[in-house]
Amino acid sequence: MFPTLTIADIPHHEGKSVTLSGWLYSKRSSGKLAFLQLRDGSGVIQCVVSKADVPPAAFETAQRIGDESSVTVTGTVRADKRSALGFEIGVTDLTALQEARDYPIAAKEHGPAFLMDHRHLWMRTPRQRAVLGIRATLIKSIRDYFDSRGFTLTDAPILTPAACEGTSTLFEVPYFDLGKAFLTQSGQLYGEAAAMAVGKAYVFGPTFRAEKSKTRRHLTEFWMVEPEVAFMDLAGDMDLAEDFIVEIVGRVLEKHRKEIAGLLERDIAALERVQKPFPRITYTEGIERIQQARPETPITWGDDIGGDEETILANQFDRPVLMHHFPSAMKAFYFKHDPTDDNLALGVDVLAPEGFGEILGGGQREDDYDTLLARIDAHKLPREAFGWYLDLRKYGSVPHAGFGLGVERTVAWICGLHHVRETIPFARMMERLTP
RNA sequence: UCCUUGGUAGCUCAGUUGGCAGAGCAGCGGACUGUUAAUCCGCGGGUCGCAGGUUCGAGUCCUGCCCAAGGAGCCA
Repeated sequence: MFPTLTIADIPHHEGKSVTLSGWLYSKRSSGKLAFLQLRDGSGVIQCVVSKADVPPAAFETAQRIGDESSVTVTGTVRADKRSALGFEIGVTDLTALQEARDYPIAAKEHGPAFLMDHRHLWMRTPRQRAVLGIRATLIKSIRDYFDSRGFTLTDAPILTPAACEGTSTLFEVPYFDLGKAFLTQSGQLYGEAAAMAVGKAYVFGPTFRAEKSKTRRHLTEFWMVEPEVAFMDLAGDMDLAEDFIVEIVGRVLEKHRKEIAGLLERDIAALERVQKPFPRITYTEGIERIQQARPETPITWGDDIGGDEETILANQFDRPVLMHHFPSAMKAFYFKHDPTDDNLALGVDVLAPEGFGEILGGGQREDDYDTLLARIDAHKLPREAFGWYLDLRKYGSVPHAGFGLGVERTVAWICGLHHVRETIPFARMMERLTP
């Protein structure tokens, strides 16, 4: 029987004798005294082993064991100002479950390649543990947001018959006698079908992109949440995106304020400013703003807004900015075009502040059968693959809209992390399939 | 796929004009009863990414390849 007490609960047990199990995070020792930093996933506490207070074998164990050895410690909880937690354990006994040697990760500087090679161990460090916890809270906040507002979770398949958008490169897998299947790059089209069934739907799952993207904002496998709502236009979609982001950032901040400000040393004020209303600009206004801010490198209407341009725009505001009405040529076939200007698509992107880039993209979908069919032909997509999708426009079509939010980019923004590889337990990237 | 910068001890890096392979940290042994990246003494540790080439001699110069980091394109 192992103790159920965790380090996080220690402040409620002052003066009592407790037993804790965990891992040796670090150790300093002198001749008759050893300071063990014990880690159990809920926190870290200093355990003081005095030679006079423990059996000789326990003291020898304390002197001998290396970092990340698994141990069970018994001792008295006492308040101590010198401890970071405010408490420490005066150890009366200690046993090692397994004695570790030569733990590769030191409390020193390491390069990203080394850390990613040791991701299975790196995730034990307090900083990484905090990021994983924040990711978990963000995902719960996302689910709670939709679950409490009448949305129904409608999981989309991961194995799909064809490209959803026909653009990105897809991962191929053999599929019995049916030939090839592909890993999904978006659940959106299925989300649209679900919205026609349940009204408000959301898809939440992993997504795969086989593009050879090698940047700090890209993973080949990432998680995306994609709400889709029947009877919603672009304006409603933007309101939803704004309300959603305010809510989920607020929830994470509420629970993890100390870790974000302390361990992650992130500017909390920047997150506190994430309040309604967000600035809203059209793509056209965005291009004008970039031209003014950076006259030396011309940009013209119709150009893509790349990473540098996103940062220029984001830096002009103190909170996320909604950019909408993009050139229709830039967007996928399913976007509804502006009824007053066919060159514009009713899409919206959200750029996170401080150069963290695009975290959300969405818009109003084309709901007219003939228009959508013509669009599929114009994009040279196989009609037969979209038969079921076209059906949605044949049987009770309604205006509808939705968006996709990238979980990893959102975590990177909230945590102030430079690279998305730290925001997922085990990152999959172009050059990395292990651990 | 393209561009840039890298690859030297377990880790982070230095290595001059081509002339004996180095430091800090980690590890191991020892000392120390209040340490916070403890301190002090001692010790071990190398396929200089790989394969060729030039040279009396290559970590250093040349060619090819592999790998990594950052960026571009594409995207969330």
